[in-house]
Amino acid sequence: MTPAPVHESLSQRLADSGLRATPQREVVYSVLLNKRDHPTADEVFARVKGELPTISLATVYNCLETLVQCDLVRAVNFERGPTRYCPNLAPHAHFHDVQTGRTHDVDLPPGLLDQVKSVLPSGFDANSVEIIFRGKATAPVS
Amino acid sequence: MTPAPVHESLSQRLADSGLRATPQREVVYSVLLNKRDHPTADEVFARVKGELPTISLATVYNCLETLVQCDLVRAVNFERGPTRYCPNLAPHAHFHDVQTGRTHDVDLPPGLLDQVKSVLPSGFDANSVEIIFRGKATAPVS
DNA sequence: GAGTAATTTGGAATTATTCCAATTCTCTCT
DNA sequence: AGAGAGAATTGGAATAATTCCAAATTACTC
Repeated sequence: MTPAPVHESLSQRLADSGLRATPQREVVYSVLLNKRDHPTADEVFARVKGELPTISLATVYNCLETLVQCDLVRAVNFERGPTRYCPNLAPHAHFHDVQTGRTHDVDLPPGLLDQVKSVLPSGFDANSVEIIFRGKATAPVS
Repeated sequence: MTPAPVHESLSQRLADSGLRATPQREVVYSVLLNKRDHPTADEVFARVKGELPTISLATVYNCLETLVQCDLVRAVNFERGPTRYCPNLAPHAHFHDVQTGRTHDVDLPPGLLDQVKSVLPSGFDANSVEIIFRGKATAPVS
């Protein structure tokens, strides 16, 4: 059981893109991995300040953008409002609980995304599919 | 072949919600029906000014919000950027062409949305599903 | 035709994000 | 180790999208 070499994969990915592994990038990434509640940039900023009190909001935006570029993080947008960030790389949908405002990841059975893609008429070539549910979670979920 | 009594259904829906049919609301709605290219509030504003030169942007926002409340229009958000508005009431997905930036409606076979909903684990009760494709349209589409 | 409530309006305020120029950091080369 | 070059960070200003607000206008009821 390897202890999840977070920094390894991060610095690896960054290097692949010719970028540097900085403390700011590492902490931003670890904050996302640590609490997977789809935080906004502001929320990430607040959490990162615990470890790097002098980090700036601009840097948080820069780091998040970098992580998205490296495909380590997904930027999620539904409804007007700040962009939220999600470190879950597995194919999944989002369930937006209209009562609590919280967003939950929903794992998808393999093949579902391809199946959905197959409804596209010819002339449309999708390289990604995003699925967003809205409703309420009737049972308490993590 | 009835000539689509736009005002009828609009004032009907508004009345159902205890709201008034105003020229501003009618023109905003007709502008959406007229060119279904998912315009932003600013774009709607520009188009409406042709008919109502003194309308304000705040009113356009108000009218759009009202139409969304009455379920005559869907507000669409993917990626940071202004909200877009869609008068298509039939169940459909959106295809976002990353090259042109345009968004196309994609009709969905009946039952697909329910089928997608059926992957939700117990504890999640969705009353809407949104599907967004991203890619390029290989053939020119309206 | 007066009273009441809904709606519109313009401008100010807010929110989220991006831009920018100056500084700091890191890596490489010697 | 030190200089130089490029990358990254920083704070503050600027921008974009939207909302808020209070005053003016409009429409409906009696």
